[in-house]
Amino acid sequence: MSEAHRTTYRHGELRETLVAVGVEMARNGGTDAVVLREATRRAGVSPNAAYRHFADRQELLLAVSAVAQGIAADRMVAAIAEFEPTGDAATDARNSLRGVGTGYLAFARDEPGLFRAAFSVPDDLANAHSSAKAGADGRTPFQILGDVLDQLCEAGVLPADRRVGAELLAWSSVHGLGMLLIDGPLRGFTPEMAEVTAQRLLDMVQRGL
Amino acid sequence: MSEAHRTTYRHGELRETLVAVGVEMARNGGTDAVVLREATRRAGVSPNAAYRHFADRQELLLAVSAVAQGIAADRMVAAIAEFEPTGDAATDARNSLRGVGTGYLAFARDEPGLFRAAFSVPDDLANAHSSAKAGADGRTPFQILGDVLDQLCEAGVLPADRRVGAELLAWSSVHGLGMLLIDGPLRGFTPEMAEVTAQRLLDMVQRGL
DNA sequence: TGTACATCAGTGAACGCGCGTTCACTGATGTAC
DNA sequence: TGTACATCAGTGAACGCGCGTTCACTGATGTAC
Repeated sequence: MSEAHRTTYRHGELRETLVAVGVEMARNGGTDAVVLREATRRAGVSPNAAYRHFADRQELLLAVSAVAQGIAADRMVAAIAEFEPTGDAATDARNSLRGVGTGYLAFARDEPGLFRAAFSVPDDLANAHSSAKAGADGRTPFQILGDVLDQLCEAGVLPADRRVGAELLAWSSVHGLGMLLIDGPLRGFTPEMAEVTAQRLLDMVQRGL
Repeated sequence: MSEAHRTTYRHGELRETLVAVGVEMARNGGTDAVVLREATRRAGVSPNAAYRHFADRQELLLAVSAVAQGIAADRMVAAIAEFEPTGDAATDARNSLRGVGTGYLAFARDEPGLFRAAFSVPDDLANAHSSAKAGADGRTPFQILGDVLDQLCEAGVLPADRRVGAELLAWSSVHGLGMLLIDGPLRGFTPEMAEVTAQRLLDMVQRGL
């Protein structure tokens, strides 16, 4: 990853290295901690070399954000997978929705820096579908949530007329709790308090959707 | 507010001026835009004069955040007041809850910088009750929400066993939408889309609480 | 197969910038006698 | 009432810092003939 001693003139994977190093910087401190010069330093390259691969710092930031979103997606998929299939479509769909929320909040708790880099960067919804932001299975966090909501519809748990835009409602709720816990007034919450609140929030979302 | 030409040696209201000027800076750009040196410049004072009133930049930031929270509180109270009393306690309570959410989101939309300064600053729940963060009627945003939830309880709309911690659930939802709209992937939303989403979100919260 | 050459990923040095904070100080104010 | 004096809100100059970005360049690579 960091490659301070290089023997070849060409680096070979500078772009990938800068992004990887940027992700590590985002891990502690979020977007603000992604410093172009520091990234090139860690990559063992002169500061301006970065400009062969990114127009400016913002472009590096977007790449880092995309990776962070992919990690979030993986976390959500893993949380969904923790529920054993019950055979009942309605229960399974509800469990999956809970998994989505739990995974998202676990990501916020365990990787606050990456969480901020992933979801607090200027970027519009259209781009949220770009494959660059997907996890290992090729889906973005937004798509994972959408698939689960479809599942809820098919199982008859979510009325079809409430399906459209439901992503935004569920997303807002968990995103808000995540932000309040890592950057906001709920900073001082213990993990236990945070977990209780998270589960109650997911109850509310399930009832309210 | 900004007082570039002073005749007296003593400023007299430097602390107040620095906070006011800090609020203006936060208005465009949030916390990051609150720059100590720039604040003293606008106050017509040397850079180090600020250290007579604040231990460091962080302390100025907290004061600015408190003011921003007060403004948010006023906005929420105003939104509640827009509903005519119906005479039915349950309806009135529900309307008030809607007012709280609408006011909070209106504040996020109209004053994104202050919104971030108010609610994205390191600060714990205990301090959230301090009077410094209250609006004109002396209540903090958190207290206003709490009062409305009490009202819902008394009107029999909200079961008592769901009352505890309900603030956090409602708050998370609207806070999340606010953040997604101003700093996140929903940045590109038109005011109309944002408004529709906000009202649907508030429907969800009301059902789900 | 050998060679000339275009390409373009890197270098090295410098730019302008403004920040937060500390130091030793000055001079207006209000109070005690 | 007048004066000496303590207080402390300001000043002026400097500190170390590191950033993003641009300039003119060098030299390894891969390809066309």
